[in-house]
This record gives sequence, structure tokens and C-alpha cells, in this order.
Amino acid sequence: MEQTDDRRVRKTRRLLREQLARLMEHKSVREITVTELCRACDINRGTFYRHYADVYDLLHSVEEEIRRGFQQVMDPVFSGGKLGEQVIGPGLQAAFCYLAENADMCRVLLCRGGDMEFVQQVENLMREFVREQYRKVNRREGEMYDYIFTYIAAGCIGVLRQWLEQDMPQPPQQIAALLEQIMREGVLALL
Amino acid sequence: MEQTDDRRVRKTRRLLREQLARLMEHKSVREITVTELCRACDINRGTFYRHYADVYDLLHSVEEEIRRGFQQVMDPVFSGGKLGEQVIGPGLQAAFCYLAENADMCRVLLCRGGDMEFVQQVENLMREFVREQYRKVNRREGEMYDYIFTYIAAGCIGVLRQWLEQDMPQPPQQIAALLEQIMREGVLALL
DNA sequence: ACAGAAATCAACACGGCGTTTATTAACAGA
DNA sequence: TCTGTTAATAAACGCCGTGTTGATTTCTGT
Repeated sequence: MEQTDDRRVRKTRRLLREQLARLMEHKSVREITVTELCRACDINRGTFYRHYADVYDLLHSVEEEIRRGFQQVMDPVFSGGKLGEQVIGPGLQAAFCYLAENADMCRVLLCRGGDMEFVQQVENLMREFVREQYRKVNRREGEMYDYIFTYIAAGCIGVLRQWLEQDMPQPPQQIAALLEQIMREGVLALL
Repeated sequence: MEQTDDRRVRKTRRLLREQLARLMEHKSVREITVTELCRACDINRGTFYRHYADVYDLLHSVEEEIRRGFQQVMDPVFSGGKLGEQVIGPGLQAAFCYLAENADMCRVLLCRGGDMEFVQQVENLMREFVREQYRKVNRREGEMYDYIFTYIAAGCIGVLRQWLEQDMPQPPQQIAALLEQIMREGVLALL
């Protein structure tokens, strides 16, 4: 979404995103109509169509923003960090702190009634993160390696989703630490 | 869904499920209208409403059937199997074989454009399976244990989804074996 | 202050929704 | 094979959200 310097545009888009998030806490996206959303925003319906094609178009622009932020906060992990350096912990911690800041929207996008498409995208980002880390200590590749990376990434996102769904009873650092421990020592060591 | 002995009813419902699955291969559920589905089935629109409230009602009845089958095939693992007995392998293998038989529908429900609600339910079933297994060898419980069980379950479902999305290039037994190995030895032993 | 653009309002045709009616066709059980 | 029951059909209904339009007003950046 190309950004603008017109205050009215920023205001309208922010309003729409806020109210969409609010409505999504009580009902599924598919039940939210453009008319209803505009009433909630006290915005003319024609104004909505000036910015977005439909509710899903708006939703995807929100998703893209979250995803971009997630990617950005993980980026240092990819570019920086010498071979074997400890970046899993800080990387996960940064990611979970970022998600915690946007918890309302993330819960709605990743948990019950969320968007599979989006969950898959986040999971793919996480898998590339995992792949990058393991490449630093072992350059072997193979058909089955992809499944293992997927296993780890999906496990992390699964934990993330449970944590979000329970309204984050632990601080993000603790969850990040748990996942780092799992990645380093495996689940068996913890059970 | 209460079953009937009237051939016409069985025929209609089967037709609707078939065509729904067919349509879902090309477009998202939210884009499928009752009108369109009925045209595809060559069925009167009023007939649809005699059986289901809307497209999602139909979808959920399909999901319930799949879930019931999945649960049923996993059930022996819960009830049977003495303490410490090797049931992880056979259990996973049975589950993956069952899912492979219903691959078309499962891919559409679990992968891109799928239903988060349904994925979550399957993941919960898998978590209870995992919890049951680990209880046999270790009865400790704790706040963080739930996260670990979730990690394992989500990892398994993640692998399942990747496998389905790639049109199952490996036999179900091989995937089940891989996951059993991960559960027993951890990912680190394999990397 | 001014030109440009965004937001508003009202109205439009379109199409899917969910329901109803009368009618026809298929069914299960005797 | 007959019979009462019930599912499926066809046609029509009002309703509502959609996406677009044109004219008008309000706000914005410079």
C-alpha cells in the first residue's frame, strides 16, 4: 500500500484498520460487510472503495504490514551473526516482542477464525529462519530436511498461537527462551 | 448430521459434498455461492436449504466427518497399548494413511485457503495423542508442558500440511516413520 | 488564498440470499 | 403392486449488500 502525506487518507485508513480489528474480535471476517464496517467507522461507503476493493483487500494490507514488521525484526538474524554465533535467542525474542506489541491483530489473524494464507506465510518466514540457523553449523541438505525445518517452524508458530490465544500469560522473553531451548536441546531433554 | 435411509437424501448430500470439494480446488470457500454450487450440482436451490443453512454449514459437516474418521483411527492408540508399548508408530501410520485416502478434501481443508478452525481442531486431537503417549512414560505435568505438547503436535500437522500441499510425493508410511523418529529421538539427532 | 484531492450524499442496477407456494417425482414399507 | 409420505422442483417474492456514478462540500499541502 503506497503511503500518502495527506492527513485525511492516513486518518481514514487507520480508522478502517482499527474498526476491522475491533469487529474481528467478535465475529469472523467473512461475516463483516463493507456497510457494517463503514457504519462502525462513521465513514461513507464510497470512501471505503476509494482505498480498498473489499474487506479482504483491507485485511491483506493489514497482514502485509504485520508481516513486513515481522520480517524486518528478524532480518538482523539473517544478515548479521557470524557462523555459529548465538542469534537464535535474540532473534526469537525480538520476534515475540514485536508480535506481543501487535497482539490484538496477531491473535485475530493467527488464531481461531484467522487466515490460513497468512499463517502459512508467517510459518514460511520462520522456516527460512530455522534453515538459515542450521546452515551455519551443517550444510547438508536433502529431501527430508525440508520436512524437519517445517516441523520446527510449525512447532514454533503453534506455540506462538497457543500463547496468543491464552492472552500471553507469560512474558515474550520466556516463550522465546523456551523455544530456543527446544531448538538447541530438543523436546526430549525437557520432558 | 443425522443419517437417513432415503436414497434421494443420500444422493443429494453426496452430490453437494463432491461438487463443493471440486469447486474448492479452484477458488476459496468464501467465493463459492449457494447458487453457484447448486448450478454445479444441477440441483434446485431450495433443495440445498432443506439440508444446510449455508455453504459453511455444508463445509462444517464435511469437516466433522473427516474429524470423526481421524479420531476413530487414532482411538486404538488411546484405549489400547500398555504402558511404554510402541503405539506411536502404528498410530501415526494409521492416521496418515487415513488422511491420504481423503487427500483431496484434506488438502483443501488444511492447506492454503483452508479453515483455521478445522486445523486447530485437528491439532488439538494430535496434542492429546502426544500427551497420552508421554504420560505413559512420565507423569509430570506443568504449565510449560502444554507448550511442548503443542510444539510437537503443531510440528506434526505442519509436516502433514507440507506433505499434502506437495501432493504426497512420499508414501504415508514414510512420513509417519519420520515423525515417529523425530518424536523418539528429537530433531537434533536427524540434522 | 488557491488549486487539487478527498470525503460526502443520493441514487442506481445487479445479484445472491432465504423463504414460500403449488406441483411433480421418488421412496419405503406393507 | 398399491399407498401414504416426503424429497425435489419451479417460480416468485422482498431483502440487503455490492460496486459504481455524478454532483457537491470539505479539507489539505504549498
